[in-house]
Amino acid sequence: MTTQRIKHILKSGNPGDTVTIKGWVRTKRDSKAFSFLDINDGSSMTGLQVIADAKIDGYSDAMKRITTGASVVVEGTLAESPGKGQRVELQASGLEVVGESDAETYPLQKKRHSFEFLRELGHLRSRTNTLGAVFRVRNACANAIHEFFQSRDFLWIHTPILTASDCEGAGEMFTVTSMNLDKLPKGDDGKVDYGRDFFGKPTYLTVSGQLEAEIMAMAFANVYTFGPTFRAENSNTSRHLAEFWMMEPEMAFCDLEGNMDLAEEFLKFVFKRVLEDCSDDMEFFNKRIEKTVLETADNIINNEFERITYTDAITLLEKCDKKFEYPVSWGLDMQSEHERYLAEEYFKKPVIVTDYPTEIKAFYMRLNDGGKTVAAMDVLAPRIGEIIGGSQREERLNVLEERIAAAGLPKEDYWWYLDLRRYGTVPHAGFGLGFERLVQFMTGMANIRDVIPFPRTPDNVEF
RNA sequence: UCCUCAGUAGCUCAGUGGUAGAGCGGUCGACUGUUAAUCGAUUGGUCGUAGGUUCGAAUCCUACCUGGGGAGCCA
Repeated sequence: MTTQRIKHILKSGNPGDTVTIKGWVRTKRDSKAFSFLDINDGSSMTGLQVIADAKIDGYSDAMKRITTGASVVVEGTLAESPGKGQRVELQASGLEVVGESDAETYPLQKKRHSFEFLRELGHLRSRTNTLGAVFRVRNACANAIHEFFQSRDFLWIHTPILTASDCEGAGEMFTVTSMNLDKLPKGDDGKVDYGRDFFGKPTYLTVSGQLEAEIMAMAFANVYTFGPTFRAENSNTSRHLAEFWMMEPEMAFCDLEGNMDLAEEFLKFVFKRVLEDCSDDMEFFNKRIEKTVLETADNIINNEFERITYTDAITLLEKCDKKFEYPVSWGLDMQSEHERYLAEEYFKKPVIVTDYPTEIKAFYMRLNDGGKTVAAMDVLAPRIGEIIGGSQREERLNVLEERIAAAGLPKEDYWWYLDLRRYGTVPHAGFGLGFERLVQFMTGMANIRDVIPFPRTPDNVEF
């Protein structure tokens, strides 16, 4: 007899089947002649109801030791359940308490806890309904990402976590060093001598794998990165983490149009796959967390994304009746209120805004004819705003050199990036997506700290 | 980092100058094919920390700490 996961029992177990389950007790309800146990093994939202008859061996001893949170192994026979709420239940023939859980100190109750409280219980909160559902969806989401790209012959490439280049100037970086901070080697000028550090130069945790992804795309055509990323910004919001996961596809022989097509296909695929893989969890989110979750998913899957240029979007915003807190004017970056208006109220579906003013975008984005705009794209989604940001990259050597100079960046740091334009350059494009924000978007979870198992934020590295 | 709100029992909260409360949880008991079970009893507090005002502070003032929401930065 092998152990079975509860989700399979719930789906396809038949009365009469002999099964063994291993999991944790969510609740226990005693009756005179028997007890009801709700056992969850993390494989599904719903647990399996166990009926432990008082006549089974060691019943009274086991019942004394079984409390909420205890770990148990139960063997028995499945039976049709006369009660409401489940198709089958497990009539136990054997009950083993593996680990007790002191009811007086175990902090999780059957009742709903606040997410703030659960964050203090990073080691226990995954045993709750909501966080359990979150991490199953997160897993399904990661799996769908790989499935999407692998089926299209994209190579998953592993870009470095340690880097010496502040590649995009994309925010504050964490310094990595093996030097003794109490005895830093100093040069004649009194400054820290990084020449004596591990790598011989200042080194940081990566803020993006994009530039390295471009290198790999110039060999494999289609690649994607999916890994951890770090930002040392002192950001205290429900949308920021110091350590988060980012996914970035990069495609050679691809322009902005192809980039937009891929982004749209990608989101549709991932939403669809997660709805299939985690239907119970998604229904739970829709019912208990955010009542528009399924509607949003449906909206993503079944609508063609609207495509509009930045210039047209600004004209539209200027003409509309809506009063905005921040000004709308060509040349200014759009605020999240503007983005949300476009996606939520005006178009009522995802919107891809393209061709932003050159001044407000990064140096590597391809300069459009006339030079006023670059081939950038942001995918704006209802309820969350920007979910994807990307661009066609500048593949022309002379133009890129000018852009680097205009940005005030040291050309010599980008020698290899420029080499890609010297040797077999091709039009290419890609985008980036914050993985936790995608999970947030899907589940309706309000705070990003609740969609990653162990969130790292300013002043918080517990667990 | 800035603005703003909050911190009282294990949890969620009420109490706004005069004897520290409720619901839930825990414990004990009753009842029950239960499923947020129900009913009764009971347990449980350095009112975030440190100062100050006052005859008297959970309550008013100051500073700090922690958390939430918003903004900026961004993914």
